[in-house]
Amino acid sequence: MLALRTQKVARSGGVRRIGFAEGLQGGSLDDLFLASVRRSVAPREIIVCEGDRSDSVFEVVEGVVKLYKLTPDGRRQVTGFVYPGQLFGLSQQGACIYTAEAITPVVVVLYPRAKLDHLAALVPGLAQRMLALATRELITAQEQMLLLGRKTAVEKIASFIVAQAADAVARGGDGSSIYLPMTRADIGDYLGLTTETVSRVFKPLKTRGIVSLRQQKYVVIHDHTSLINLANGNLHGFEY
Amino acid sequence: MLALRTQKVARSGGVRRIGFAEGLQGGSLDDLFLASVRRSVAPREIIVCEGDRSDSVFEVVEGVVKLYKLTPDGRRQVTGFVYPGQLFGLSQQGACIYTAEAITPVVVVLYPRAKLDHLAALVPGLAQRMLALATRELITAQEQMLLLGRKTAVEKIASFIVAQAADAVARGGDGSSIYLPMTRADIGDYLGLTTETVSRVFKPLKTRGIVSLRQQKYVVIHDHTSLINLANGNLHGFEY
DNA sequence: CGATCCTTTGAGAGGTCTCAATTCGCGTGG
DNA sequence: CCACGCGAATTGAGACCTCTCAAAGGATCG
Repeated sequence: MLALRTQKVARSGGVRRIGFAEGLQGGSLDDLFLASVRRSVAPREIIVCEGDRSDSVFEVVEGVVKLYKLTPDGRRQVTGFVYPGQLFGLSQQGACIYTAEAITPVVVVLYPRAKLDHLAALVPGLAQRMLALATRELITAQEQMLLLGRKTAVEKIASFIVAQAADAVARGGDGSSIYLPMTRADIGDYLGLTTETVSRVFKPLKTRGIVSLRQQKYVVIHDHTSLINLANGNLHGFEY
Repeated sequence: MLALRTQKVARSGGVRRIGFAEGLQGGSLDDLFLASVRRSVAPREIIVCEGDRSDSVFEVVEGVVKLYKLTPDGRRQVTGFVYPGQLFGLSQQGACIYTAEAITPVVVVLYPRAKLDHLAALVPGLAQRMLALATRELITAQEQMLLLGRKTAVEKIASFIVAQAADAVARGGDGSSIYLPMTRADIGDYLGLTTETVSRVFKPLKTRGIVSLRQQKYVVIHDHTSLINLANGNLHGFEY
């Protein structure tokens, strides 16, 4: 494993301007930022490993991270992709419950959990903000359970594209195309499919002009309505 | 829908002795308990419906509740079973994201969300407690994603039994048998399987003496080790 | 410009589903 | 107390979707 470049995060006075605690006030928040560590991670590098003891909550500042769990025999389930501004590692109690791996070059900030827990009791709004983040994650997870348990391959892929487009819009994009830095295998492991099935489903989507691919990593969305129909099981004659 | 019996929850002085806020202190908590409503629900009755506007967080006091989501064409994914002492409805923002339905006769307590949010800022530890609950739910959800996306039918059923037994122990049971008030269809919809497959997988488990069924609703566990092996994909020769 | 990894495409196997019928369990009413 | 009726559970046979295994075709990077 590569050596990591780490550095202390610069302290700013008064109202926080960075990170998930942005806008919160409280002198003791300074402690949190003083104790936080910035870390650069190369693609494919593992940030934390399932089962590791970890005393940190991570915030992605740059790049994309994938979270996954493994079965004892190596099957993999990607539980989420994390983009800048989002946290991961909240749902830990002692040991980390998933592996976090950088997909692109990534910058993360580590917040010591003990300090965070301590501050949650002191800083008004901090615990609520963390609760809100956990809640949003929970909603996503429940939607994903429906997808994994009850949707077909086509529905899964269409749902994935629609959701990624919506996320992109939420992050300030225009929703007409999405950037997918992850591999087909990652997408498959996120949707409960194999790499091959992901490819096989993409083909008719391209053939029918619903989407097109650019540079392997960009999906251009031509027919958003059809995607939503497919995502909802309205396949009326769609075959692949 | 049946008329509901509702009643105000009795106020107790000083330290809270009931509910998820047990042990917390704070005069304003009284407001929460004064505003909470106790409600009895018959089996099969729907407590809240996916998409409904709901301004409450629910605590199950008695009985078992199932939470599920539906696809537009009626496929169902059960996202969880809720037992006494657990909350649901935390992950809502405006509209409810799943349907909650009573499996057994159920008693729930409704807490007004607005009041809860307000108190979270005032009562030390309340937001953290809610965060802890959400976090535990999140861990469960991630484990379930691995199950739904990557496990076989046998692994799913074995995992389910093991997890239910562990939950039963956590609630004070002995773990040698579990009570399953839900139907095979509910179990199937929880595991991403059909009713028939659930039955078909149970048979060899009984044949091999790993479990036995009593009164349709109780699973007696004879060989916990084998179940754990099966849950982890160690099927060495297990066929059905 | 070679090497490697990723993606695509193909053919066949297999696990789970669908559809259908039977059996079982339990509450109801005679 | 027993027969009935209805929903749930089980069992069976065949279909289908996705996976597995395999090979060829691209893309990227040194």
